[in-house]
Amino acid sequence: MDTRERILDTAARLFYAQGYNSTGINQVIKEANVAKASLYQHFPSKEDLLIEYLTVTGNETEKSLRAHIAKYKTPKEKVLATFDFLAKFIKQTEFNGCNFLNVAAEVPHENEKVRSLIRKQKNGIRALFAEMLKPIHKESLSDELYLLFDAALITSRVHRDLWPIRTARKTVEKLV
Amino acid sequence: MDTRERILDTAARLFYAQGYNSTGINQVIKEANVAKASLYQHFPSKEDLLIEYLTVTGNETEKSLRAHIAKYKTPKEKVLATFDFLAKFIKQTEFNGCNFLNVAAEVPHENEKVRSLIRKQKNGIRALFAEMLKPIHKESLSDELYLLFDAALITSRVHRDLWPIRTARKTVEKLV
Amino acid sequence: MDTRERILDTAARLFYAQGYNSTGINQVIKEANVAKASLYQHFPSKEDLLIEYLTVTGNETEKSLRAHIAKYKTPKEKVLATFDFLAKFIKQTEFNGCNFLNVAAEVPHENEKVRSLIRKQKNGIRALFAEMLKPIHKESLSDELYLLFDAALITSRVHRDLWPIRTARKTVEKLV
Amino acid sequence: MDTRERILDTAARLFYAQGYNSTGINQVIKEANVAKASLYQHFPSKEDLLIEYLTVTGNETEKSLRAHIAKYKTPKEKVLATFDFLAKFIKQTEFNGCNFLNVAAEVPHENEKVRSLIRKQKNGIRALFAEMLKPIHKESLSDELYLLFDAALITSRVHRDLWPIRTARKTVEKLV
DNA sequence: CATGAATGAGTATTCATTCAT
DNA sequence: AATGAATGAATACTCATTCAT
Repeated sequence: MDTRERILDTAARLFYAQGYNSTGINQVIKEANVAKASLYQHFPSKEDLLIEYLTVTGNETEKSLRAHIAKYKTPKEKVLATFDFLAKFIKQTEFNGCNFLNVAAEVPHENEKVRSLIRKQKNGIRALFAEMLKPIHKESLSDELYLLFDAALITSRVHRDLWPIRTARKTVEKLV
Repeated sequence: MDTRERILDTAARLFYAQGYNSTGINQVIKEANVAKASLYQHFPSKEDLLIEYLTVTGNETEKSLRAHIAKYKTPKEKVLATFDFLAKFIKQTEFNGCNFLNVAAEVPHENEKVRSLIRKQKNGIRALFAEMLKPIHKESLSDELYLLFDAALITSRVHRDLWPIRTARKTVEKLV
Repeated sequence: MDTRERILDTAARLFYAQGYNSTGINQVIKEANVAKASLYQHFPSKEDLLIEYLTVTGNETEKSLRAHIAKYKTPKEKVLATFDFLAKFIKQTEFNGCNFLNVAAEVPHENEKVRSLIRKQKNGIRALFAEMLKPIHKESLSDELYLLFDAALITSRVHRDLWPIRTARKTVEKLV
Repeated sequence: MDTRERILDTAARLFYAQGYNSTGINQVIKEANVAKASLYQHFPSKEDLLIEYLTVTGNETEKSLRAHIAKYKTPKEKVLATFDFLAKFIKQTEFNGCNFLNVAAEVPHENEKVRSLIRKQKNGIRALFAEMLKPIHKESLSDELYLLFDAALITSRVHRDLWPIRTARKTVEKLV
């Protein structure tokens, strides 16, 4: 694995596990086994590293979510599969909530660069729901599902339990 | 206003506006106009200040929410009033999401003291919904409403807009 | 026990156990169960408390040492009894070296007030040895014994063992 | 002189002159003319700086002591030369006792890392005496001489005078 | 392209002491 | 005589970033 990739992977892991502010540059370079100046060569600032982390994981998440729902046929099945995808994600022992929402709580709200990136990713989820619901002409439900999606993510972290995902799924079944 | 109150008010304002980690003790004492050692006389550590902030604002929020819904009669009206309360809260120019969920994203997951406080507050909301729904024997809906409640809070912050609260309200109307 | 005495006893215990610099005024007042201003009423500064501690324990030590050697008749017996007294003192589980020599290592050498107090106490020991040796006209040995006395104290602390006191006693037997 | 050396030299000088606890990191960096973070790059904590100081000065002291006694032939001459070495050391205007014994009085007794380092250095002196005395089969005297060695160091500091070293030397002459 | 020593501004916390009540 | 809140200066330590090699 090359230097840049090693830095990014390490940063991604640590940012998610410990939070962005709590992860120091020194820990990243130590665990990635690179020199300090190498990191700054590839990422001019810690924020650039954050932005790249958000972009990459955002794309990866959407990609695997799309791959997962592709296995299902009807819109309702696809929608429910989205929440099963979530359940699988939450069951990981290293589950620590949504990387985007976590970062949102850590960066100052003046930071439009990062905040718009977060919005962009969330809008992708909204669009994905709309896409799924289009065949049955229920696009108007997409934002309601998106709310339940984020709710499931955030509250399962707070309560350290799976019940919120089951609750969200129950509501979804009623709605669609 | 006495010293302790001035410290707590200032800390509450800054923790909410900038986040807990991004707010230094130095800024708190400067804006509260107290000496550093005075702060530590009242709050042995920054974490104690955080805990007091969460406890106080949690109690205040629940109190004013209860006062707000008391004006309504039927369970459905009460439930919808909860989301109107939220809308009013979100409309503040200084709105910055839910203080509890923000802190949850900032403190390490080892910090059981703080995390249990957050869970406790959220369980208060769940219990409040159950209480409202009891007369019409729909307590089973309480967690679904709670999810929409937190969803409205978190996503309206991310998108810096009121639409999530309207969306959540729409779902609630369907459910109850 | 009255306030002043309670303060002094607590300070004495803590200064000896933890060192002078490592013992804060706050710990003293807390463990002595007195108000901060009460301490400053009785002892205008921490240094005054130190001086009183040294004076009192110095007097007490000399008194009990004199009481111990009074039981013995011949000069040689008395001298050896001095080292047995030391052994008993060192055997205490709370043994932490010589309170005077410990303080000597902690206060800056500009502090003549404290340093002269330490010298004064040590000169008392030298004089006591001379007194013991006078009947057999061996006063000239007094400083040699005093050196072995302090050596036994300091090295038994460093090595956390009793062998230095036995070694010192062996030398003393040869000398007298 | 490079940074690390400048830090260590300054710390050594200040630790010896003022004591370990009374010397702040800020004073060290100011007098060494380095940035705070530079110090922490080289020495992860103040205690690491202390340990390095003790190790280096311990080695240097033993080396120059060995060099000094190498000039003498008979065991008795060598032993007496040890105390002359001490006299030379004590005559320095900046004499402030034994750096090891000073530190021993300052660090809490839980600090085994530092305390074992001190014991190790002192055991080196004991071994050196045994080594000198071996040719005349008087190794059994080594601990007695070691006690007088430490006694000379400590009491000459307390009394700010050379007489203790002469007294110790006198006893040594009788013993060997 | 990679290195790691150096930096200045920051962090939370503790100190002995004072002062109004 | 006793109280305890308030203080300013100090403590050890960490941060993201720069720069000469």
